[in-house]
Amino acid sequence: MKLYNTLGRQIQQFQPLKEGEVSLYTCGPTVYDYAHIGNWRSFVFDDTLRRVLESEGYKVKHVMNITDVGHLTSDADEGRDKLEAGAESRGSSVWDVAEHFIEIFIKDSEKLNILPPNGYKENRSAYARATDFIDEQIGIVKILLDKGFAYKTDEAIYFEVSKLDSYGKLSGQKLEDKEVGAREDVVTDANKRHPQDFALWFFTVGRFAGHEMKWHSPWGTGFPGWHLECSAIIHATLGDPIDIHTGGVDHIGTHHANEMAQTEAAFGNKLANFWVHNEHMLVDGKKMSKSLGNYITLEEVLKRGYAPADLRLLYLQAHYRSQMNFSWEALTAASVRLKGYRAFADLRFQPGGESALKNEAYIKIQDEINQALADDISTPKALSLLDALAEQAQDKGSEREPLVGFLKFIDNALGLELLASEDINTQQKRLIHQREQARAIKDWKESDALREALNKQGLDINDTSRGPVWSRG
RNA sequence: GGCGCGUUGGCCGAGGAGUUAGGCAAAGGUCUGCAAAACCUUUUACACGGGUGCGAAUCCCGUACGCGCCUCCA
Repeated sequence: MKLYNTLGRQIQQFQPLKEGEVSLYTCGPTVYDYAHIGNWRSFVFDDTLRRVLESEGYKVKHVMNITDVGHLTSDADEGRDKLEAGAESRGSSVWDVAEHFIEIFIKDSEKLNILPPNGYKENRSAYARATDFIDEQIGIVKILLDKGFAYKTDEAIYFEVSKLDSYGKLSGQKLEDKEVGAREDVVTDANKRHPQDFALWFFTVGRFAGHEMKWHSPWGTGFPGWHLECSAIIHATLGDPIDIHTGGVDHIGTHHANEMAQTEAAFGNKLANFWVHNEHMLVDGKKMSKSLGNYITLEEVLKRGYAPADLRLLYLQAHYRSQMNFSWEALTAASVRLKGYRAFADLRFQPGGESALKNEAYIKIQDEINQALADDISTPKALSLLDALAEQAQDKGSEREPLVGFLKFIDNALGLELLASEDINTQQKRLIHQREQARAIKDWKESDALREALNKQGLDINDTSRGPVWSRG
């Protein structure tokens, strides 16, 4: 299997640290608001990566965090904790806000058929919350202070980036260059030794005096900085180094750079061997983001009558490393395409013709799809292979068992849930049978009436040389 | 200013030196008793200017435009 590694900027042969096992970590959501479909593109990609790894035979241990504290709205002095800001605007406590949006996030994940993480806990609360790892985070701060990588001011404890030679290796950008280009309107803490130094721990003083979420630490009451949770959770759950760390491209320069720095400085370990980043979803050529207000939520997609799987297919049509432009037209196209796949899947309930597709055809395509997916998760290629096969099957019919096996493979790898549909009921089967009898005696009036009745139940009938084939309208 | 990515037919999008992506939409057609279904066909698209090749959408250089990161962000 080959994957593009941001660390090194090239496609590399994937080799896990432990034979047959993969540790995978994903930066999860900050639960202060609804996730938008750009966020979901990223999480669906993580899920697809995991599914492909599993289909390659690896046992995958997947951990995803949930940021429920410490994520500031900016690094500027007026930056506030997102959770705190969200709670204030909703008039409820931060804990309630977090709980509320965690619940929504999990529900939406289920709708999109995203497998829950399995590397921390094996249940619905399998997501690793930052607030459940406060001690671990404090532990890292302690090590970093002891080793001289961190320093304390009145407001916070900072990581001193200039103490770590490898800082910034992920983005390939030199520290000096960043400094020169720093924007003027970003106010930095006067006590920081370097503008790029980032907070490990904030004290509940000054602008954070009223912070609701706070914990005791050896240095004073406060709360952790955002980047720290990932290092702590990985260390506590999967153990560093891990095989693969994923996230959006926007994290390359700061969040991931800081995670790496913390782990390397504290534990002397690499954080991850592979860094896999997905590109953004755009709207009218611009990045979908909350600050621009051009974002679309899953809720809106569903409200407009699309299924979660339509969205999932839309994501899979583009390669994860290319920006993708969202439009309702494109989503409709995906929806129609998926309908074609469903019709293909429904062939398993129907008799195949004499030239019905046999096992060999499926084995061959399955092999090719596996190759496409193993080649840096080329889902678009995999889908076009699926199209070709579906068309053949539509034309010739299919033997049942090989089709079911193939659909199971597709569902496992792509999460499209093609096996979720059920057979039509006996009454509907009877209507189809009656229509055939009417057609045999050329009673077109009766046969058209029966077809009409079936249409009303959402079934299309296609009269083929091998008999009537139904599909869902 | 620095770092990185991109520009493909009406739309979405693969591919990436010689041969076809695919999906959606539109038009025509085939099958059919009919058909909304299915299937087939549809003027061969790769920003622009150079360069290197027998040959470039594909490699190199430049230009234009767009996007992302360097501030929170999937």
